[in-house]
Amino acid sequence: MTDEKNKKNKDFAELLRESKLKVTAPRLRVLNEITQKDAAISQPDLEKIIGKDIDRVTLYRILSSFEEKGIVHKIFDLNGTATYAMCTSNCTENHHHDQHVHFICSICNSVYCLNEVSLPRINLPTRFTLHSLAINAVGLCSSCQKED
Amino acid sequence: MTDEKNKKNKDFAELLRESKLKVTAPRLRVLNEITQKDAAISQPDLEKIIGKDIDRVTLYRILSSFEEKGIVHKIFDLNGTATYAMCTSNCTENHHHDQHVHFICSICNSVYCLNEVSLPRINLPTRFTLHSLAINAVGLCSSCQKED
DNA sequence: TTAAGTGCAAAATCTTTGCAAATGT
DNA sequence: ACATTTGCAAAGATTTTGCACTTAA
Repeated sequence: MTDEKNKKNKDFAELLRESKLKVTAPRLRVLNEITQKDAAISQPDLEKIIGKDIDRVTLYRILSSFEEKGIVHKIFDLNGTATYAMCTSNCTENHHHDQHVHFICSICNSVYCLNEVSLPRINLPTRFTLHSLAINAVGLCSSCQKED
Repeated sequence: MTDEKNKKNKDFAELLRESKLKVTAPRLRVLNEITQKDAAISQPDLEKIIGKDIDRVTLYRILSSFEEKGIVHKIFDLNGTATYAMCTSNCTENHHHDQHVHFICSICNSVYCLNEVSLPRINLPTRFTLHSLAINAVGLCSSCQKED
């Protein structure tokens, strides 16, 4: 995977411009926080970290515009809370293409995107037409294994 | 799959007794509604159907006790809304064993449990320990295919 | 009889909407 | 300049909590 392949490594201002979003401080801040950790981050956690630097409503709007533009994708953790992670570069507006397996730790609830794991083939009954697969592997992450 | 294998076909009063829950009218009503349709049903949809026969708070409590006792399991649809479907008989209190593929229609958002589809094998990086897989196949259900 | 379950009111959260002020291009 | 974006206030929706009344066993 080249640097270009993953939006994580792009220049954030450039990324916003490409998505036809204005380059604003709150947006840059959110991009910074999302890429800070290896795991996907939820809106509540972002809110905790960002504190009152950014209004809660603005955060909602930033996240949904990022999702719409294909900058981040949403993964639901085990509690059904949405978490956000950067998309890979083949996502565009309203069209997410970055199918990959997600790992969710059943203890700390962290969500990881596993781009290196290959997607399995699934045979559906003929009454269904398959468009995409959302696969969540649930188990223990490395830090939670140690503490068992 | 025998009739015994699926809680759908059990006597509801018996099912509640086995789970050490009292047999009450609201609980029987909820079980009836959940098994009415082929697809899983959300709390909001249940609420619409049941109307004011059952208090909203009671519905919340019934659903979470059912989930805890392994009577139903929760699947998140594409909007992150929890939907509920009957478990198979190998689920017990606090221990859900009915791993199976779910199908979610991207148009009508219906969630189906596909017990007949076999689970794939996934190879995770060694830093993760796999406990279970949650697989959502997304696409078109038979009714939504026709209308395309 | 009595522990469990229900319904109602109210609190606590979470999410959306409307609009005036601020900001990026 | 002008369309976007932000922040604040307020509305709306969802979920939880507390408690008195009811009901199943």
